[in-house]
Amino acid sequence: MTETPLHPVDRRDIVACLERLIALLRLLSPTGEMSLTTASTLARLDLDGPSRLSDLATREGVTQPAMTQLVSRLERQGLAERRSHPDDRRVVMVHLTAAGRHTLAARRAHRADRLAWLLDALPPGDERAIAAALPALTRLTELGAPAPDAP
Amino acid sequence: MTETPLHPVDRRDIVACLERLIALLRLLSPTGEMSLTTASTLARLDLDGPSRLSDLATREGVTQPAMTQLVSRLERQGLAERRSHPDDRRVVMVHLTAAGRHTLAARRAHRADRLAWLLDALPPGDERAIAAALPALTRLTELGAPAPDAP
DNA sequence: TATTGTTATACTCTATAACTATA
DNA sequence: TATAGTTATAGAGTATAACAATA
Repeated sequence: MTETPLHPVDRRDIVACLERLIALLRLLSPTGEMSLTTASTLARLDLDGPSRLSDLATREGVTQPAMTQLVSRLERQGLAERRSHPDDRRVVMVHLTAAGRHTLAARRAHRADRLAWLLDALPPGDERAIAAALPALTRLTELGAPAPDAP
Repeated sequence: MTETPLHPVDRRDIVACLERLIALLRLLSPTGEMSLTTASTLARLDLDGPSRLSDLATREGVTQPAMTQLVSRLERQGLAERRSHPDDRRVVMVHLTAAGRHTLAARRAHRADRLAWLLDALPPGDERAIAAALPALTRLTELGAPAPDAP
C-alpha cells in the first residue's frame, strides 16, 4: 500500500462523523428499549469480564453514583450482579449474568440485521473501507478508556 | 488496490465497535455539559440547515415530543430558534443561531484536541485507516437518516 | 486519612397518551 | 379526517454533595 497523503484529515471531521454515528446507533436500536449507555456498559462487561464498579464508571465516562444506579437497574433486570472482592471488602465487582450475555447478543443481532440493509445499500467498497478501519477504531476506543492495572 | 477478501467482516463486529464509540465520545466531551443527543442534533442542523421539527425527530431517532422539548431547551439556551413555515402554518422550522454554530464549533474543536492525543498514540497507519473510512461512514449515517423530499 | 461505594436531591432527557391548531 | 406540533405525566438517567464502610 502507498504512503499516507501529506495533507492529513482534519480531526474535527472525525469528531463530526462520530457525532452522527450516535444518531445512527439510536436508529438501529428499537425505540425506548435500552439507553445507549446501558448498551455500552453491557458491551464493556462482555469485553472486559468482571469489573470494579469504579473502573466501569471511569471507562464509560460517567460518575461513580451514576454507575451505582445503572448497575442497580441492570441487577433489577437480571442482566448483571454485584459480587464482593475477595481481598478488599470495599470493592464491588460487577458480573454479567448469562441473561445479560443473551440480551446483549440478541440486541446486537437485531441491530446487525438492520445495519445489513444499510451496508448493502452503500456504494461498492464502502463496507470494505469500514471493515478495514474496525481494528484501528477498536484500538482507539481502548485508548480512550484504558484498562486498569491488571485486566 | 486489490479486491475484497472473500470472508466479509461479521456485521455484529461493526455493531460492537459502534457501541464502544459511544463511551469514547462521552469521554471526549466535558462531563455533564451537553447530552450526546443534543450534540448530535446541533450537528444535524449544521449539516442540513433549517429543518422541520418532525424531520429532525425522525433523523435523530427520537419521538416528536422529545424533539419538541429538545428544541425548547436549545431555544432557551439561544442555540436554535423556531420559525414558521411560509406555506403551512402547522409546520415549525428549526434554525441554528449564530451562537449555536459557535457553540458547536467550539465543542468540536475541544473534542478534536482531546482526540488528537489518542490518535497520536495509535500505531502507525491507524489514523490513516480511520480517515480512509470517513467518507463511507458518513454515507452510512446519511442512509440511516435519509433526507426528506427536498433537502 | 484515603479509598470505595451508596444515599439524597435536583435536573435533564425520553416515551406514551391526550390534546390543539391547521390542512 | 389527517397531519404537525404541544402539553401532561411518569420514569430513566445523570451530576454534585454528603455519607458509610473498609483499608
